[in-house]
Amino acid sequence: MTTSHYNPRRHPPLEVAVDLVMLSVAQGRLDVLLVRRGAEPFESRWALPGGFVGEREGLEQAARRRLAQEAGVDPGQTHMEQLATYGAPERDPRTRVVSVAYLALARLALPPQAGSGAIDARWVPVGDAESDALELAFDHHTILRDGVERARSKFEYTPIATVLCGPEFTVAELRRTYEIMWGQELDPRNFHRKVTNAEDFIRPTGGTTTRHGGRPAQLYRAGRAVALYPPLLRDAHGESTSASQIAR
Amino acid sequence: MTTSHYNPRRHPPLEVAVDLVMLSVAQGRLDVLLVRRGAEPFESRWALPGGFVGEREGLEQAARRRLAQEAGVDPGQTHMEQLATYGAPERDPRTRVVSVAYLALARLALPPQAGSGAIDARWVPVGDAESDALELAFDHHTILRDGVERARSKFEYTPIATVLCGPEFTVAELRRTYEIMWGQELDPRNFHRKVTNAEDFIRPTGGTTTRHGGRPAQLYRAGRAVALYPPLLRDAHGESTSASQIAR
DNA sequence: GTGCTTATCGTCATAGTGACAGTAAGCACC
DNA sequence: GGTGCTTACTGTCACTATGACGATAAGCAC
Repeated sequence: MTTSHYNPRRHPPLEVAVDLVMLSVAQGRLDVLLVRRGAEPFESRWALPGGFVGEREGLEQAARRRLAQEAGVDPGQTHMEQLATYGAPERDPRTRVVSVAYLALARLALPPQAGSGAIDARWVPVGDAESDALELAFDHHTILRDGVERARSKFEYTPIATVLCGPEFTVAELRRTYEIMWGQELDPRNFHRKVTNAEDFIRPTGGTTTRHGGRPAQLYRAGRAVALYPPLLRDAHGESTSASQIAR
Repeated sequence: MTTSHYNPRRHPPLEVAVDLVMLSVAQGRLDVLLVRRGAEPFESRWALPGGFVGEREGLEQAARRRLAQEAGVDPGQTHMEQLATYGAPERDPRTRVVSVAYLALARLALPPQAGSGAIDARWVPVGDAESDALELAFDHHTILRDGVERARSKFEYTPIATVLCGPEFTVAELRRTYEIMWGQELDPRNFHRKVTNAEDFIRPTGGTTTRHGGRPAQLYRAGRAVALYPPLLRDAHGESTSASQIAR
């Protein structure tokens, strides 16, 4: 931050955009919202929803605007956090674009709207989106991977999984959310114990439901904890965690 | 990412800068590198080192350039990672500046260089820098707080603490690094056990040293682990961890 | 009621932790 | 060369958390 550097006119314009890794669990799948581009570059390729930041617009505000535009989700029931910023000089073939990526988690996957300029918008299983077959535009493959890893990781240490459940949910529903996010089965009995023991993770409402058959299940609401103690850990640790992904 | 939005000329120029939260432990203190501004805005106020991103320059590259300019540290022995991006519309009084903050950890705190436009550069104890007395420029107070919290947190789950030690170090030296970073005393015996049990955190070199008096201590080198298992946890969890800070 | 489902509680061996006792091995000083 | 100082390291113990899995509870269909 030097005198010369702070003279704005001396700098070439860089564009600042936001991109959204919007995740949802539905029908037993982890889905990400993708849009199909209607123009060059990467015309007709699938991409993360995103767009440029307005002049007087905060970054998160820009991301939320996109969220409202493309995803049929309730912004009130949506968790959103900044993921990372991607600014390789050549990531956009036309001009320099620095993109601030946001991770969003929401419950309802209503049919999405193809926003302006997009010719399609769909919830796509993360497995498909991450496969090489799809070849997302720009560096969106990397952004998506980082976003998914961040979400998986946050499931361990925070109670965000509850935003992917309804306002009232059973332990089994919460467990299935974890199973879908982590792509691994969890022991129902141990999960039940950990989730009910973790400090103020979930609170019983008093009600019960039989919507999955079998013995009636207690209904719970999200508690007030912002961090899980003790945390719920994945098997993992021997796995794909690369150094750069460990951002806490 | 729509047609209209991807036409660069239709957008007002936003400036993109990088800011550096450069931390170091020296003389038993956790220090952050600050520069004193030589020009408006915030003239003569202390700020994090930073600067605008060059047209063909990657974000991390820009941050590393600043690191080399202002801090007398060996880039090879420096850990650097992206922290977060700050883009509130009014964070710079003159024009819109979106700043990508980087966290850097380095071992040697040589006397820093006041870069171009800065009239001074100093290693300042983090406690002083975080106190309201100093009133850092822009939103640098927030960035600093986020950076310090990230560093403290990464000490729990990754072996980065070793970059703040020499190439060979004793368990006690590593422990003091943790104590300084976390601002809390750790039981030497338990710390020793945990650190030597954690998978490939540190490896004995075979040598010993008596540089701190007493019984000769084993010397260690950093192992190859990228994540600590099991992790070293702070007391914390009941503490200042706000929801937004829990980014893993 | 029988048999199906799912929910929930209990048990047990094992791993990790904080607190802290005890031992090892240098050095300074006499 | 021993005494006492320092710091390094090993060990113990009670407690908590965990994975694996057995057992029981409580609905529904027939």
